[in-house]
Amino acid sequence: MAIEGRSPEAAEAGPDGPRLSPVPLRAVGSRGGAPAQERALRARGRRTMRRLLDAGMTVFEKRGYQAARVDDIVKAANTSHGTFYLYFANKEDLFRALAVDVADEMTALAESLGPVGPDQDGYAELRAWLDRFNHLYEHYQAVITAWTEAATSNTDFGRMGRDVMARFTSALIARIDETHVVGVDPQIAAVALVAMIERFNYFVLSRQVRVDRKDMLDTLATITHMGLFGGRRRAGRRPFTRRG
Amino acid sequence: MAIEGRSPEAAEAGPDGPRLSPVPLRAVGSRGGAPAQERALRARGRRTMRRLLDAGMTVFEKRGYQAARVDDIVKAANTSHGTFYLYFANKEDLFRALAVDVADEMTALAESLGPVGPDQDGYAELRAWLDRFNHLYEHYQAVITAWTEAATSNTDFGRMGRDVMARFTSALIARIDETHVVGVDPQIAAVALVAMIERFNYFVLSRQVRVDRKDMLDTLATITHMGLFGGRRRAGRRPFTRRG
Amino acid sequence: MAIEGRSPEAAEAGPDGPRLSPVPLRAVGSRGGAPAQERALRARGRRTMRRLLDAGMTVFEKRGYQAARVDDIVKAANTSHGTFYLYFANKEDLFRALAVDVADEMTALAESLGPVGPDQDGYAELRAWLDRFNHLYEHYQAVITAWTEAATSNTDFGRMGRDVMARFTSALIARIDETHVVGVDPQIAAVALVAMIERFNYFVLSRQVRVDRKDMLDTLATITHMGLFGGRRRAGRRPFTRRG
Amino acid sequence: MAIEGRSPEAAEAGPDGPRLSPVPLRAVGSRGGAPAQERALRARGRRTMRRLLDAGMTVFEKRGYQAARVDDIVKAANTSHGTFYLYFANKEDLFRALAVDVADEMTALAESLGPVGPDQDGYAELRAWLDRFNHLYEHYQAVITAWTEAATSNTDFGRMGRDVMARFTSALIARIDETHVVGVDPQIAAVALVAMIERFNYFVLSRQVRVDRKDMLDTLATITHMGLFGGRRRAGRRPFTRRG
DNA sequence: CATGAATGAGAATTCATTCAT
DNA sequence: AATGAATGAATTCTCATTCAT
Repeated sequence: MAIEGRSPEAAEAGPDGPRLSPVPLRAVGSRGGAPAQERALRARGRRTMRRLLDAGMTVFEKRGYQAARVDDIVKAANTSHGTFYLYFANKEDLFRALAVDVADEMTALAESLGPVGPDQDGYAELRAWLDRFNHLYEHYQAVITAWTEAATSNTDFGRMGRDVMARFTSALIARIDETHVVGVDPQIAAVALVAMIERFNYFVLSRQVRVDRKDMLDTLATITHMGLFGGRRRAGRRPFTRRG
Repeated sequence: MAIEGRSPEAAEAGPDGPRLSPVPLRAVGSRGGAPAQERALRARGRRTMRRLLDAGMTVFEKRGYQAARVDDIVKAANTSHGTFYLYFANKEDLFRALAVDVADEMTALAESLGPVGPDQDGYAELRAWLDRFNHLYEHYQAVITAWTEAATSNTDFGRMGRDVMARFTSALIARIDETHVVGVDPQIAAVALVAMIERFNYFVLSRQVRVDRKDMLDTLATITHMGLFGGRRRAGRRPFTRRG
Repeated sequence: MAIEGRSPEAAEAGPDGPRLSPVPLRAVGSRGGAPAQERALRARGRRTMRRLLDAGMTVFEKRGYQAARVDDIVKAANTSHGTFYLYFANKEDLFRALAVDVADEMTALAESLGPVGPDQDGYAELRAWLDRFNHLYEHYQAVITAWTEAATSNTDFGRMGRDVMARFTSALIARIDETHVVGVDPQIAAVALVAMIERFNYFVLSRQVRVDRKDMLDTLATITHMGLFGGRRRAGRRPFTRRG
Repeated sequence: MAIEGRSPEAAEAGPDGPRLSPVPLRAVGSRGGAPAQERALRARGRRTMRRLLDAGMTVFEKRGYQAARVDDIVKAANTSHGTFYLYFANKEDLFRALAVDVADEMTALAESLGPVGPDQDGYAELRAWLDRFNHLYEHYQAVITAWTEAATSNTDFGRMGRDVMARFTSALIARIDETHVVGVDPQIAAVALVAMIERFNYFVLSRQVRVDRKDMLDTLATITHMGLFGGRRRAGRRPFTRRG
């Protein structure tokens, strides 16, 4: 029976409903870029910087990192070129300011995964964690995508992205009860499942695949639960919306 | 026990060894770009085009699609700008020439997955298929990565990448014995597992994660086998090389 | 013998010792820039203006006039852009404020050359004058160098620099006892020697050439004395420190 | 009498007349800038590069190094921005290309000074040398001035300028007959006289001072001859044009 | 076929100067 | 009187694409 008892609605009440541990969105960019850190910003300055950061997020999302023009960002932020360079050394600097904070939030999220047993409670914990991940991913998709774009390069970005990935893997591994292992090295399996989680979210959020959010989360939770935590398969359950 | 009986060495004999269904590498770019198709190419012309295509692959791999410059390609091909435009309308055109053929090969590969039962033979089939996929991915990484880069956009590329992905999913679904389902919608699970496969290969090939190729393939095969094809977990098996 | 009798120490007592006619350093900038002259400055205002002038001198010295940025000056003065334009119309205006006073001091110095006879007293007079010049040059090097930079242009600066130069030449000419002439037009020779004096000081102070200050002054005094004032060569004298 | 016997006209026959050792003007820029050196230039390319170098010389002369815009150079060379960067990495690179060759020519000139005795032949040698120097200076004034502008900085330019200066000094020193010394260290005196020669030429060529070319050369030659080579003063000679 | 050369639109960046508080 | 913030014109540099030989 297991899963029937869980109440997904308790963990989430729709895209914007209450969450188990609410993610403090848009706390991002608090530190600002290089030039901004040499000056003491007043209220107005901080507001402008915020506008630029938000604009950056928007533009990166729409155009991708590479294609984004400083001009686009400046226009979206309703300010001038000169002003941009008052706060950031260049596009990369703005991106870094965003990325650093996204990395922090992601790390915090990664470490928020509690103990996961093979039972229904374990499933619920995992499911809620994935739900929070999905929300974060949705908000910071632009940054995360750009990470991937840049991950190959040996710049900071690459490292940053890799670090976050590693932390997710570690979080899962730390929670594994080794007795439940499936016949695969749990460390490697954890990498596989993080890959799965990341990419599925990407596919769905970038509209490359049309799957219902809930269905995605259920599927990811089930596979991960079974794959790493000894979760049992629950035959006969077919409550899913079929995709068109 | 099951797996012990299989002979991975039969399915692969090292990076360059014989394969079950040899991938016709470098048949790629056979059609060429727009300008080239309006002319009848002689031997020398075809050789030049090939140099440009190869150079493109190299440069895209090193720099990524967006960052690649026509100049880089031209230099790598040991030819001139003028010549480039004799064969391709622009960078995108060259990329398309590469991508079309990669897509064909990928599709062929996707459809080469035979019946997969819950037994050891099914596992072997899956494992061999993943092995072939890994080889292809390795060769065409540049193109595949660029697909991802562009997948969001509504250009041809995006569509192409999405199509290939869809075919992989379909291939898996077509082989599922629906009775063995895990408590998740197999269609959605298939998407999840394709996501896992793609991204794990990406992580490994782009050196973001250090996992042995064999270990990766075993893990992917096991998880997929269990997740979609009723494969049984084989307790106690721990034959894996731990990563450093 | 002549020179042996002179007492260079009487004319100077080391880099910071007493001088025959002490140079009123830092009386410079007394008039201020255009905007400052339209207002009555209180003590605080005058202090700020001074900080800006000093900063200007420093920055011009380090960077040169052209390369100096208002931002550099403002930072060096520990004040803001807004404040800068409260006192000066622009960089040129600040420079002019400095230059006018430097020109005055230079002119005063030029005219302070007393009668120069062919004897040892004449030599001493010349030597002391050159010593004073060197001190002034050291202090106002930035301005003088910038004059040179700008001398070609037909701006005020150019004129100012040329005027100062002309005054030096006149001062020498006025002191020449025409009977002692060397076979060259004393007016032209005077130009040559002013050129020599200026450039040698420049070379030494800008570290382009490593010559001891005293040696430089002795040499310049001797050559000028001989060249224009009938000074006799004094054989056998080799009291100089050889440069490394 | 001495000098009367000399024939300045033998050494020069007006600004463009025959010279003792003709200076190969405009052999400059032969090596080109960084980007040009990576490519094999054809005739057309070399012509364009030459146009750019000549334009650079012109513009630097008119505006000075700092104030010169790449745009000015491009316009003067009748070509495009893009083309400029095909041959030079930037303004500095073009300048360096000019400067390197000017330095070479200057060095060659410096070393072309033959033995200088205290007699009239020695004077003639010196006079001819100064004449050649003046011609070179006239042609390359822009570069030389910019050297001075940049000499303070620790860039290549500075070093280059200093080197050339040092070579001139060495050339003079090498020719000094030490017995004829004037009571000053000949090494230091040589520096003084090089300073004089350089700056006088500068004053005259930049029109800061109106002195006839011939008069300048006679004066410089006389002072140098006397100062370093035991040349005798020749009383009563007053053949000079007075300046207005 | 091949290629070196040329082009110019577009993107990034700097910096003097003005503005609002 | 002081200052942080904003501005935008001017400048440098890049790079896809076309041209002439």
